[in-house]
Amino acid sequence: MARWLVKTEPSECSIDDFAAKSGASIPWDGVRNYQARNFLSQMSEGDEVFVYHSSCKHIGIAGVVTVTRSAYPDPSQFDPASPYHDRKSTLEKPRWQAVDMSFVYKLPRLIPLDELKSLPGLGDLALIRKGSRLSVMPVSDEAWQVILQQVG
DNA sequence: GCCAACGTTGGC
DNA sequence: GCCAACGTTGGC
Repeated sequence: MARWLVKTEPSECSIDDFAAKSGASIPWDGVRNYQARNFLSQMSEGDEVFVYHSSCKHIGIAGVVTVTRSAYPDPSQFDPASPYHDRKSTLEKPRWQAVDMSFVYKLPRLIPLDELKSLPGLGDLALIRKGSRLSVMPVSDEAWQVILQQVG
């Protein structure tokens, strides 16, 4: 079982949106960065994922979701009406992948970015590297534990 | 809203 | 294959 972190603007899809659909799966689509896509493709059913809220008032890790369906071609790439449409994608050769995820739990408190930056043992986490824009990234077992310890 | 850092595109 | 220009991300 692997562990990951995904960024999301809470106005798009927050941990509360997952909680509101607890028990149901939500597609994680619209990823349009090759490195992020490659990580999406490596996800397996049952993997655990931190949900990080970005570009908002309270920036930080808000909760945990789990992968309920591993990578499949992201339908939005074929939809001309979607902002994620990619005219270079074909059914035979899709460029982009999506996974499905469902709610596991919300953290008792949000762990702010400042606090994450102050933690030892997260050195290799792309999230806290200056200038990193990667929106899907692996989290080592050690980093996962260090982060969770912050909230007991 | 600003802007630094980044990834992608396209002309050459 | 280089690299300038452009569009986007995301913290502040």
